[in-house]
Amino acid sequence: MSEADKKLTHTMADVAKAAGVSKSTVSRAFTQPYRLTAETVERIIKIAEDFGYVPNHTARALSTGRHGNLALLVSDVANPFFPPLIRAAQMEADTADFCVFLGNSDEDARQEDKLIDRFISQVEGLLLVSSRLNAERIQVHARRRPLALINLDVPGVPRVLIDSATGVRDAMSHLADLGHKRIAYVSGPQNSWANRQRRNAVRLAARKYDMTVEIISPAIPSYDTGRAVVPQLIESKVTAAVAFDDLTAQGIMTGMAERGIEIPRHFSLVGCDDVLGAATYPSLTTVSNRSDEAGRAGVRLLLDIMDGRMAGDTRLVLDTHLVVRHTTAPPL
Amino acid sequence: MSEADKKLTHTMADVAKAAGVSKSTVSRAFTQPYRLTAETVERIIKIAEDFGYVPNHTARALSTGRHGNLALLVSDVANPFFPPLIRAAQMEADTADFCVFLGNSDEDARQEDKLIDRFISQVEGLLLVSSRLNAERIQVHARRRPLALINLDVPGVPRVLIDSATGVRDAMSHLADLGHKRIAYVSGPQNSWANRQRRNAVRLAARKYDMTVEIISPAIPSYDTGRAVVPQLIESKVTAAVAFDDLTAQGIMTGMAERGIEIPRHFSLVGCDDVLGAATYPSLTTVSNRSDEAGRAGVRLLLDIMDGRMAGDTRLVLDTHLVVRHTTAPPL
DNA sequence: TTATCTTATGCAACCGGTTGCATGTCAAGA
DNA sequence: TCTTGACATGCAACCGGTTGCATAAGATAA
Repeated sequence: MSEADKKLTHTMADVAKAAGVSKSTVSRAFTQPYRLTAETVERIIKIAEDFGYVPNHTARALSTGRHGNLALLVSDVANPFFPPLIRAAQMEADTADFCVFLGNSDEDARQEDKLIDRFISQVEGLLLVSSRLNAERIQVHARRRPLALINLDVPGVPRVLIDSATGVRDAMSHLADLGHKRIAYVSGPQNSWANRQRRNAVRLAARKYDMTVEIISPAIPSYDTGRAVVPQLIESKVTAAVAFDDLTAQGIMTGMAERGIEIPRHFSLVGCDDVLGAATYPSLTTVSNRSDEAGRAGVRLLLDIMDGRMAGDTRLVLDTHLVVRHTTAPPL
Repeated sequence: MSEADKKLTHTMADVAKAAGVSKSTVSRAFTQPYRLTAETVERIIKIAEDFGYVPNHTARALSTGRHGNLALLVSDVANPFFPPLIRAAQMEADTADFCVFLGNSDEDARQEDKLIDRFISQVEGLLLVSSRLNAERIQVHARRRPLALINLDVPGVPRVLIDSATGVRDAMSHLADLGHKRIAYVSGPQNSWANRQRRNAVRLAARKYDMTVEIISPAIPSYDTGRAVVPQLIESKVTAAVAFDDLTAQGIMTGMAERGIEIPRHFSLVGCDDVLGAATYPSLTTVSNRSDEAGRAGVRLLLDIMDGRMAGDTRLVLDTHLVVRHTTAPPL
């Protein structure tokens, strides 16, 4: 073994030689151990471990056509919506012994196309999250490799969708139960599918519970936007608000605190996306987004498709629910 | 060409046959066209395009050993410290036409080893961020592939370090100026390089400014940890605390608020890493982390080493500074 | 005891490129 | 005209695994 010791990286042939068997046997020890004597397998594994031998992914991929890699493309890694999703997707892939490529499209369709081209020859499947590509491009790529989407609804392409409407309905019901009659919805981007979905859910529920709704439409959702919107909220005399996302809600909390208005005693507030955990004071009541579950489900869906265990046009909808914490209370 | 038309995917041999040349010539048409007649190259390229032929990444990697891939391993994707770093690293790699594998070690050395083994045969370099591996393991891996570290100081291994000591010193000086005499350091993971560095900076500065320091050592830094630690802080009668990270600091803010202790009037608090922006109330005074710059620098360092443009034991230190916001004030 | 079936393992081709060396051609120099 | 060298291209080995088929040994049945 003194000679083997010197090598930085060993091949199957090295292990085979040391074990006194052929390459094929070593290969089988890893891929079809049941075909070998338990004793042989054991000996080979032992030697492989001593050598620190790990089968070469590339060589394996070349002969089998299976790379054991997935590509995960997101629009912005640093947007707090994504990290839990990425984490969950990564770990789910890991349990199936897949490696994942991460791509950051930077909200740019061209960049996304470029990354897909770069990944495609070394992955068995693609998972696109909040893709900016149009349906046509998506379908082109889907024809080349198994492909799944998260947060984009393209017919014929397997996809996981997060239905925030259900959670927003819960929130409205919760506010109605507490006795609120006049509420505000602090809107997100006008062209956002999620925003339309949430706003409509608010409107519908308001009608059902006989509440009035004030729609406040700042340009971009952010912490600063939330702070800036507080005077309008006060002026409109509403007793509660549903914000497009948690960041906006957090801004509203600050704005209220700065004016000495106590949440939830004087004002009730609900966020969306649950990206802050319980990390505000008081902790924010919000609509879960389940982005981690979406990530997990996306990977599983993709793996299922790759194995042909699932139809190609599966449409998986995750509903959301209200996470009641401490920013809602009956109106004064 | 009617026969070629039928194939889904073409190989170099197909193109060679159609062009009436050998495989080698086709290969050279793509990799060293200057060695061939312009006319030959042109003919081959034309046919390749007609066929929709694209060289197989895997086969190429097998023979050249160049995959054009990097591995990025972090301890927890969802920890807000990492996403900006990941994003920056990914985009930096992208400009050099590299794909990046993302691994999540989940703060577990064994998992990290496993992921490295899985990646190693298909990457040209490894970038480990806040690795939990010991120096010995790191060196073993570094011998197998070019490897760079972020946030871990192993002699002989190229590394990018974020020197939070400079920022922590600033923080201590700031607290001393305000008149604090007894402060606490709420510790992070015991085996974390950053934690040791911060703790030592606190101790040294305390000696310099003649302050007493209470070290509080919870198991894992998190929001909940911060909340849980508040009783100890109160009991120890300190007037200010420096927390290992912003999450912990945020937890402390909540814990204090729950007990009616106002920050900064009754208690001053400094975080580390600046991952929350101004999004707490009151907004958190903290030490900047520059994690995005670290990510970018790490990738560049790794690429430089791979090209042999840089010595193997480069040690790049990024210093930090204090961002004063609104959680520090003179003691009562 | 011999014929037959199992089972464990080896042989060698193959996946699709790259590359060192060999060969053949043509033009410039002697 | 013959040599020499530059240059374009081909041959075949190689990267490190996988896998269909062959073989030999042991187990079982006749």
